[in-house]
Amino acid sequence: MAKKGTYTYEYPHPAVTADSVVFGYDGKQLKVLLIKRGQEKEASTRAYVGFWALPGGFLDVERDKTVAHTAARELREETKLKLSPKDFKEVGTFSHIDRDPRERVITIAHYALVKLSEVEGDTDADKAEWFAMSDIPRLAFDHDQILRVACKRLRENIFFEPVGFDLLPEVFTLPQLQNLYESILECKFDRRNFANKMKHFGMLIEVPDDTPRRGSRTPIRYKFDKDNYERLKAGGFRLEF
Amino acid sequence: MAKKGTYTYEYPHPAVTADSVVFGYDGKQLKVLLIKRGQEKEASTRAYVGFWALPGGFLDVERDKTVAHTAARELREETKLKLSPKDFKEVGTFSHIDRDPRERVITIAHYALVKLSEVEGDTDADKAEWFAMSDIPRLAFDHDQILRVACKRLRENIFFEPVGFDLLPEVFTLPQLQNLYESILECKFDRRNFANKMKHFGMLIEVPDDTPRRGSRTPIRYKFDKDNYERLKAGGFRLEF
DNA sequence: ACAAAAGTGTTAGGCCTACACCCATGA
DNA sequence: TCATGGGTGTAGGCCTAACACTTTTGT
Repeated sequence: MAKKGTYTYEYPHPAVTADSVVFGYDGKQLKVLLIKRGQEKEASTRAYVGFWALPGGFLDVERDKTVAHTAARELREETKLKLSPKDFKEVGTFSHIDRDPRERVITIAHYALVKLSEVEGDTDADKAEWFAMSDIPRLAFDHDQILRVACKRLRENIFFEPVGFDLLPEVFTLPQLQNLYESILECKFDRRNFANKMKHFGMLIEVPDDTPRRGSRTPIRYKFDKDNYERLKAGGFRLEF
Repeated sequence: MAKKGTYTYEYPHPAVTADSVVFGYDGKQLKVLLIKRGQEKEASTRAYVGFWALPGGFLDVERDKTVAHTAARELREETKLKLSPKDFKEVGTFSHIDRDPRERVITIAHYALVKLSEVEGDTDADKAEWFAMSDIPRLAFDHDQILRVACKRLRENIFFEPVGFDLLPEVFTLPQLQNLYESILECKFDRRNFANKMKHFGMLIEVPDDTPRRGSRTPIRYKFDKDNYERLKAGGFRLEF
């Protein structure tokens, strides 16, 4: 953030923040990354001390190229997770005049998807923690509302974007993918139909099996066919479930 | 807007605006309301003088309850159109650091739908003018980009919301409705299939014919079944085309 | 009577849904 | 060998898309 000092304007200006809903998936449940408020050194940022909150922070007027850059930068500073601005999808603006007790603050909410398996341990645990969607604590500000809208947006986008491939490891099995879809959409699918549809989209590449055995038949492992996905997207496709 | 004066902060704050893409439909084409820049009394708002631009303006930090209120207020001030904040759907945030040459300004873009037939003459013609989508002049700032995204959003929302009923007069004919859908989606539909689908949704009420004759067979006139629409929406429906 | 616009119904094909059995593995 | 979890194919129904002719009215 720019140096502390005195900045004057002819008209009042609001503060602008970018808050992020970071989704992860542990193979069972959809999870969200939250941070514990209260450690801030700056008196001016003290509010809802001790509450859990979405990661996020103030737009650096002089340096952040877009609010997505703010989101990426703040997430990195608060949780050590390194995401690029283009990993953030906009959820919407939350601008109610009373939403922050300190001053007028409007926030641009975003969501991002991370492969939980690849970032375990990347976050420092006394500030940031993953919470199951079914077990979210009371949140600061209007963050519960933001979270609800972000989930809704995620559910909508699942039809247009290969959400699953951002949340699962590089290589995954069909049951894992199905389970993820069921978690996000809160419903059940028929195994065969799900497999058929997924295969017909042509976005799956079978990966020759090698090592891992588990307590049953070995599932076939797949990875995401990115090239083909780009081609399909250009043609304006639509995933239906 | 709050009184001009001196407002100071410890950190730089961006200015925040709400810009609106107001769509109308004249029975033939989709149109957008633009305003001519340059009439502003305030030196501080002078930029892109003489350009056409989307209506919009600065968030009143002390009075606008949300940015949708800003959008509604500015639209009223600039074009005399009276819309309610809930008529504005959010399109997205445009926050690039260079998008305004004067200072850092981020804008929350919205779109709104109006019945052209009901607002003709409501706007004062030397500031505001309706442009066909196929004939948009060069726009100020990044407003051309905003307009493109707003159109995209409108096209997406047409599947979830009865967009047509906000753009057409109270009472309309099926050919009018079809024409509107074709304008927005830039495609053609089969007349029979379109009529069947529309009727099966159960959102149309036939209106007994009375006066209007035109150069051919008299089309059946309909109005929008709002009650039934609310019921369908609660059940999470989906319009497919 | 002719041109222009609007109304209407049917059929074939594809897609979605529902459903049951076999296979591989680990205990 | 048994329990668990994963893989696979088919048949019926529904929805979609394609299609042509008749009606009304104004000129």
